[in-house]
Amino acid sequence: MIYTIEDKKIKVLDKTQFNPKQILECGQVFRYGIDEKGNYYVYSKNKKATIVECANYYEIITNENDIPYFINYFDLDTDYNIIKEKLKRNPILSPMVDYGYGIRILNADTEEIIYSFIISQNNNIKRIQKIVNKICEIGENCGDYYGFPSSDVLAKQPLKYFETLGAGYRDKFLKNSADFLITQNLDEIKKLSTNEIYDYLLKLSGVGPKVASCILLFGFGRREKFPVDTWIEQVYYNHFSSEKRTRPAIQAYFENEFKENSGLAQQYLFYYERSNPK
DNA sequence: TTCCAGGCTATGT
DNA sequence: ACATAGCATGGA
Repeated sequence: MIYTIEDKKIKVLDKTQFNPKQILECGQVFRYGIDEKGNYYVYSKNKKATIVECANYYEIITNENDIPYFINYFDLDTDYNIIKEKLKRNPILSPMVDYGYGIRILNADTEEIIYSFIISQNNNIKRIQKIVNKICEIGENCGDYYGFPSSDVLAKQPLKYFETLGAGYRDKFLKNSADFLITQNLDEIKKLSTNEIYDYLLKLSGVGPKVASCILLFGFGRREKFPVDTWIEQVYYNHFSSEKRTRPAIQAYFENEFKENSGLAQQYLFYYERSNPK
């Protein structure tokens, strides 16, 4: 166990496998920041957590009722040091694991992940964050912040609304996907196999192989997926191989190499390459 | 000005 | 099944 609950707060005891900067800045979620005291905070759906660094541990501060949610959100019942040792058998990945030692895969809200990654295609992270935060203006008022709106709320909006987000041509993808998702029961979809969910997600407007892989990894907890974007393509050619491959072939190459931990491996590569661009 | 960003859709072969 | 032009927006 790497955490305890004391004083109605989660206390993360192992700093070698939990680092808020690395967790939040490796591109798996988009609604986070640093407050006036220098602490990282993150929103998920209608919930908020603030992470305070102490000498030998981190405190996760949230509503008492949301403690179980954030234990699952930060995947605190998984010992990442065991997985890291396994991944470090790959000599190229090994130093990148050391670089992003505190990364964890978050169990984020499925719908929020779907819309966020539809926005992400052919886009940059700064602008994705801006658009995702703007969507929350029609979400639930949670006091000093707003939640991410449900598909029900989004589907009620006309296309005109989506055009005001600054999402460019993706506005229609968001509208079409919202209209589709209100007819669906995602809890049933979550019971399907990874390949079945993959085929299902490809039916969504604006969702292709890369976005579907991100949704599976971050929104459905399918850690065997390895999304390939421009950054991963760069890491592949800069560090792993000069053999020319298509993106689906690069994905297959890495998923075969890292198996059930492909998603975490992908995050180490992504974080490393974005921090050390050529 | 041109290029690029967590790529996908539509339209060819 | 595979290849590629076009795509909204904004920052470098």
